[in-house]
Amino acid sequence: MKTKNRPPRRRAPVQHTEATPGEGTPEGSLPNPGPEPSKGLRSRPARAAAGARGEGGRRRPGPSGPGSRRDSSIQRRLESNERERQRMHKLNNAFQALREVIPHVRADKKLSKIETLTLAKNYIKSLTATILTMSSSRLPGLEGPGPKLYQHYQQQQQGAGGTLGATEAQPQGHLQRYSTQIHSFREGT
DNA sequence: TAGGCCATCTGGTCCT
DNA sequence: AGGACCAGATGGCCTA
Repeated sequence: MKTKNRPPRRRAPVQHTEATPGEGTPEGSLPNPGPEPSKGLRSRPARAAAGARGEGGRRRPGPSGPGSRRDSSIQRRLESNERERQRMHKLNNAFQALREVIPHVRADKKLSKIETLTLAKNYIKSLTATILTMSSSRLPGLEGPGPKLYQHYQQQQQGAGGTLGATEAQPQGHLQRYSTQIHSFREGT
C-alpha cells in the first residue's frame, strides 16, 4: 500500500511490552458488537470475543489501580481500538461490495481480499479494453472519440510505469488475462 | 499438521 | 490534540 503522498515512514523497532497474560485484559473491553457478523462462509464466533479479551495483538501492561493516570490512558486506547475496529469493518464492507460486482466463477467460495483486488483490477482492464475496441470499431477514421480514447489509454499505460507486459498492451491481452485468472480461481490455484 | 486468511490489538506517524 | 492511517504482532479458524 502506501499510496498516499507521504514520504516513506520509518517504523521504529518493535518494543515488546512485557506481556502480562493474566492482567492484560482490561475490564472496559467491549464484547465487540461487530456490525458485520462475519458474512463469509467461515463462521468465527469466538473471534470477536477473543479479540475483546486481548488475544491476538500485543498485550499491554495491566492497569495499576482505579483512577490512575494509566486508567485514562487505557480508556483512550480502548476508544482507539474501537475506532480502528470500525475502520476495518468499513474497509471490509467495501471489500464485500466489490466482491458483489465482480463476476467470478466460484460463487460458493468467498473471494479472499487479494483475489478480490486482483480480479477487480483485471476486470476493469478488460472492460476498458472492451470499450476501446467497441468505440474504435464503431467510429473508424478520424471522427468520433475512438482513436482519441485509445491514444489516451496508451498514454495512461505508459505513464503507469511500464509495468505492463507485452500482452497487456493489446485489449485482447486483458480479456485473456482476466479469463485465465477466473479459470485459475476456479481450479483453486 | 502446516499454511493461508483473517480480526484484533498496538504504537508510530501523518493530517486536520 | 485527537483522529485517521498504517503495518507489525499475535492467535484463531479452516482447508488440504
